[in-house]
Parts: sequence; C-alpha cells; structure tokens
Amino acid sequence: MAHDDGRRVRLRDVAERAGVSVGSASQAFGRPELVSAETRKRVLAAADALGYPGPDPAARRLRTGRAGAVGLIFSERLGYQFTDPTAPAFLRGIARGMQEAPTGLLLIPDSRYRDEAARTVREAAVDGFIIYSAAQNDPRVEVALSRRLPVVTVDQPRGAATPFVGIDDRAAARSAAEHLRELGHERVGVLSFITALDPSGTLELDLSVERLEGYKEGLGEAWDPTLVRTCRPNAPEPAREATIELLREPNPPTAILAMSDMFALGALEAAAELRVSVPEDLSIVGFDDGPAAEHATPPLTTVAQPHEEKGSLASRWLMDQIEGGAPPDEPRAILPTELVIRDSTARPRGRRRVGP
Amino acid sequence: MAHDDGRRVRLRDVAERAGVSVGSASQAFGRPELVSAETRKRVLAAADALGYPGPDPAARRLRTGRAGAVGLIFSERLGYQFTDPTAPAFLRGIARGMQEAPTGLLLIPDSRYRDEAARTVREAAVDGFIIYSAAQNDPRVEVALSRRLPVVTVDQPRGAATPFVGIDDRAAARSAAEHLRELGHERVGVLSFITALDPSGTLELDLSVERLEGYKEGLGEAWDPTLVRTCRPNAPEPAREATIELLREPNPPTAILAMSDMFALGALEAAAELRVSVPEDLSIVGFDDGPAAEHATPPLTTVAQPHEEKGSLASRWLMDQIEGGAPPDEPRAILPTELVIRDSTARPRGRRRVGP
DNA sequence: CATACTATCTGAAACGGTTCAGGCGAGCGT
DNA sequence: ACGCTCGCCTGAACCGTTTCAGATAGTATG
Repeated sequence: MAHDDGRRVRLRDVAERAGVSVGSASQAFGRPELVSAETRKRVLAAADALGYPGPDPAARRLRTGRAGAVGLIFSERLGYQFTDPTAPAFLRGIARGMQEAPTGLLLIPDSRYRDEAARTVREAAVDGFIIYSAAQNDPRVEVALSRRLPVVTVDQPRGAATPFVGIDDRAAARSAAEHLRELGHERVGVLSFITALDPSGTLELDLSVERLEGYKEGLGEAWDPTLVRTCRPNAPEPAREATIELLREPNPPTAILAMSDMFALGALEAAAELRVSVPEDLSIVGFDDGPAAEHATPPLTTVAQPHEEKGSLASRWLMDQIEGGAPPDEPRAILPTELVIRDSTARPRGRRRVGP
Repeated sequence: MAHDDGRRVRLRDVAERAGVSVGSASQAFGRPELVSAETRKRVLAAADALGYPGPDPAARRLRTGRAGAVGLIFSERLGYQFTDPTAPAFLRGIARGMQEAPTGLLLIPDSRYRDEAARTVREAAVDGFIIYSAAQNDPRVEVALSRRLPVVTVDQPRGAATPFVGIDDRAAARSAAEHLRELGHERVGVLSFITALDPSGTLELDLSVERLEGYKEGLGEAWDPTLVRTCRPNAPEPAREATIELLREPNPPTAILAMSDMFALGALEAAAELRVSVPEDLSIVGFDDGPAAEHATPPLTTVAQPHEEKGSLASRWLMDQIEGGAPPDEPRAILPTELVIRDSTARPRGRRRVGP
C-alpha cells in the first residue's frame, strides 16, 4: 500500500491516487450528483485501496459549520441521573424529535469538579444544547449560554432567556394535594426534594419550590410544615427512611405526598415494613408516572407528566433553530399534566363522611 | 460593540482588539503559563467585550486531533434501549472511567434507517467508540471499525478484533440452571431473547445463544426445547404472556429461567395473575440483578453481573488507547458473575427429597 | 458554422485555531 | 561592558475539508 507509513490518509492522497483533483474527490463523497459516475467510482476505489476512513469530521465541521450533534446538559452527574426512570422517556422523545436529521446526542456529565464539566460544555462540538432540569446556578448553564448556540431549556432553570418546555409544577402538585383533601385527609406528610429553607440552598431547584407551594395551596389548612421531610437523592431509600420516621410520630399522617415516584415507592416499602396497609391506613401520591408507578403494589396514584413530549418538543425546537436560525414564535410551552388515580389513595380509615 | 455585525467573533478579532498577535491570544486561552499575566488579562478582557464564545471546538480539534468525546454505540434505538434498567449502571461506570479527562459521551441512536445510523457513526466527532452489546451484523459496528479509531467492545459482538469486556454468559446461565436442578426441578421453562432457530436470525445476539447453551448444559436431562419461549422486546409484557402460556400447558413447568430481570418480572406478574404462588408453586430465576430485582415481590433470585465494572473498565481501556495509543496488554476481560439467591426460588411443591 | 448551453473538472480560498522556530530586550554573572 | 539565559511575543505554517468561480470540452440550437 502506497501511503501506509503511519500517517493518516487524507482526501488529497485519495485524489492523487484516483488521478483527480481534491475538489472532485470531495464531491465524490459528499455530492455524488456533481461528478460523473466514472470519476466517483475511481475515487471510491482509491479510497478503499488506501483505507481512507472517510472525510475527517472535524475538518468538515470547520468548513461547514455544522457539528451534527446536540449537547444534553443534565442536572446530576451522568451516572446518577440515569437512575431516574423518567430519563428514558425523555430521551426517547429527544430521539423522536431528531429523527429526520441523523444527529448525535452528546451527554455532558456533571463532574465532581464543576470546572471540568463547564470545560466540557465549552469545548463540546455541538450545534446546540438542551438543558434538562439543571440547577439555578449550574456553571454549565452559563457556559452553554455564552457559546451563543441555540439552546432549549426543559423544566429548569425557569429564568433563562431561552425557549422553554415544562409543566405547571405548582398546579400539578396542587391537584395531588386537593385529591387527598377531597378524600378527607387532614394530616399529610410531604416527601420533598428539598425545602425552601434548605441550608445548602445553592443547588436549589425552583421546580421543587413550585411543587412545595402547590402542595401547600392544595392542602390549605391541612398544611403542616412539620410533616415535610427532605429526601436525597431521588431514590426509594431516603424516602423509606423518612416515611418510617413520619409513621412513628405520635400522631402520624394518614397520607403522603411524594415529589417523585421514587419517593412514593420508598414510602410504599416503609408502609409494608411497618405493616401499615396502603391505601387503607396510608394514602400515597407520587409524581411523574414513570414505568414503575403502574406496576407498584398497589398501583400508584400519581401526577402524570408528558416526559416523552417534553423531549420531542425540545429537540424539535432546537433542530428548528439550528436549521432555520429563528427561535420558535411562542418560545414557552407548558405541557399538560394529569392526576392519574390508581389504588394507593383512599379515604382515611374510620373517617366519617363529611356532612350532617 | 465593535464587531457586532452578525459575523462570528474569531480569535483574530480578539487579538486585534487586545493588541497582541493571534498566537498570544491563543496561548492566553489554552496555556496561560506561556504568556504574561498582563497579556492574558488584556486578552480575556477583549474577549469579554467582544462576546467571544471561546476557541471554536472544531478548529481546535482539527489542529490538535482530539475531539474530547467518545461515541457509544447501543444495541437498540436510542429511545428504547434506555428502557433497560441495566443501562444506568453501565453509564455510571463509563462516567467513572472517564473521570480524569473531561470527556463527553456521544450517544449514537440506531435510526430506523440503518444507513442513517451508520452515517452518524461515520461523521461523529469522537476519539473512539464503545460498542455496547451490538448485534453481530450491525452496520454501525463495521463503520466504527473502519474509522480506525480506538474501539472497545462490551458484551457483543464477540468476534470483533478489539479489546473486549464481557462475562461468561454460558457459565452464568449454567449456574442458574444448576441451581434449579439442585432444588429438584424437572420441568423448567425458558424465557429467551431469541432462539438459535429464530427465522429473523439476522439480528441474532451471540450472547443469547451462549445463555441458551448454558441453560441447556445446566439443566441436563431436564432440558426441554418445547418449554423455550422467545420474548421481545426486553420488557415484562412479552414475558408475562409467554409465562401464562407456559403455565396453562397440561403439564406446566415448576420453574422458569429468564434471560433478564425484565422477563422475570413479567413471569412474576403472570404468576400473580394466575394465582400461582412464587416460589412455592413456581420458581423464577432472573438475569442481571438490576435495581428492580431486589425490590420485587418476592425478591428475585438472579444472576448478578458487574454492569458498572463493565462500563468503567471499557472506558478506562478506551481512554488508555486514546491517550497512550497502545491497546491493553490482555485485551479481553471476562468479569465474574454470581448467582444471588433470594426468595423467588425453592424446592418444587410436593417434591420428595432425593434418596432412598 | 457560430452561439449558447450543459456537464464535468480544477485550483485556490476559506474555515478558526494551535504550535513552533525565532526575534527581541532585560537581567545576570564575571 | 560582554555574552548568556530567560521570558515573552510574533508570524507563518499547517490541520483536512468544502465550496465556488472559472476553465474546458462536448452538445444542442439557430
């Protein structure tokens, strides 16, 4: 083989061997309709003989200005976030929104050292970013914005001056709380991501503040701040512990509002452990309606949100910006949520019907 | 602002404004130790004033030859694969293995149109690929290999001449089968990804062939091909249906070997539905030991495999190759598996102890 | 037969950085 | 005062493509 001296094979080498100009060689790969079939064949043959891996993506990108990928900025460290059973649906949505153009998705892990994560964002070869539920002060958000690329924000942070896709967290939470009130519950525990009062407030997600407010509004006079427990991370275990704590109080709650299905699952475990039957002795409402909710025992009453739609809308908007240049007309979508009532909620035991 | 005429701000503009050469401006960003503090400050100030987004990643990459990202080739379409509860652990491992270098992870979705997926692979701006459980004939694999970049294969396909990380699927499956034999089961159903005889054999994963062989070996004379059911996709539902079918046979199996925890979960559902109690009337063995296994009712006996280790080893090997250039000495790691026995398996009911 | 196209190919100019060999003063040892 | 070293900076080459304005030749048109 002629050029097998450790050097990378370049388009120029291929062109040379095929006896055509570099320009033609390039066309042979990228725009077959511009060269004769004969030429194309020769170029391809030469490429094959030389073991040419195809046009270098970086060079192409430099010239064309398109990276063929979008960056996804997650709220938690890569490994951890994927624990969230909600992510798959979201990703599926993204994939659907990008279906047309063959586009890669660059996950940007939040390293323990935030500077590094920010650096990854700064250096990422992408055409745009989707920011998915990031913390208010995440440095990656700022860096992403400073890249002057199209950006779509999902869920968080709400403040950003970019197209936004999300839900009405407050109203959704309120509906969950109202459901419990209507059933007659008067002592309601809350499993929260974080409280407004959390000392490490730096990581604060406004989403959770909204939900907390929603719970409070929906609960009305039944709202009791002493029954609020903060759980982290978003997994069953911390919720299990918190629930056990709540159930062991002298005057335990008859219902639990969980900010995620994961928390609800933890609460379910706690109840089973303490032989408290759900929903007879304890009602539980989750949030998310992830895949597990339906299959829990008992099936979970929970707030359903359109994870997949969030993803597909976000990526479609992003692709539109990348291709068309212009942001969407109404750059703010608040998607509908729905309280789906299954078997984990009921009237509190011994509760008389309200009325005369 | 001087250059705010729609044109992108280039390093040259920054240098000009700061009154230094392009070279110095570049150093100011990339290698601060090579310029005086004074110069650096001026450059940064100029960049700030001009709204310079930082060095263009594509240009940098073209010059330096490093992309700062690795590609991950999945076995299923982007959206779907993440349904596999095993993926998070694997991803976590990858993230851990890449911790040092700030590196992105480019997910390469398998489009419905395979050519497109292959094109994404060909054009991806990455320094290497991790192939994770891809089908034998997946065109993306071939394309990835032809890019002449470092590659590490995980689980699948086994044939590839690249460093490989996996488990001994056959031995693992065998241990599961032997466990049932030791308990005294003689009719054992199998829920398989696919059979060797599958007509659409094009997608065949050798992994599942190995497992099937392992089951067969472990079951010995109890092996009965008529009790093998093929389920797809890897989710509870198809397994549920298959199990119901099996249980309704005239002479139903007393145990089930499932090739994944998802299948085992489906079997569990089927049993509950038919009021067949587990493990008394039906033993079930899963595969994977994903997060759900432990929390299933009853907790699942299953083959545990080190998902996270697979990820971290693969990414470490890949990074080593990217950085050092040389593949690992022993480019083949078979990680240990373990049969973890929980409560979904027991002696078949009415089964007399073996002996005189 | 001259003219106007059409089809195809060529060559060179970007694209936006990074790197590196040198140049230029200033400080230092003697 | 001389020669060195050292720190800092400049300028130009180069990374591997794509694109685009011509050049060329062959073909259809009038």
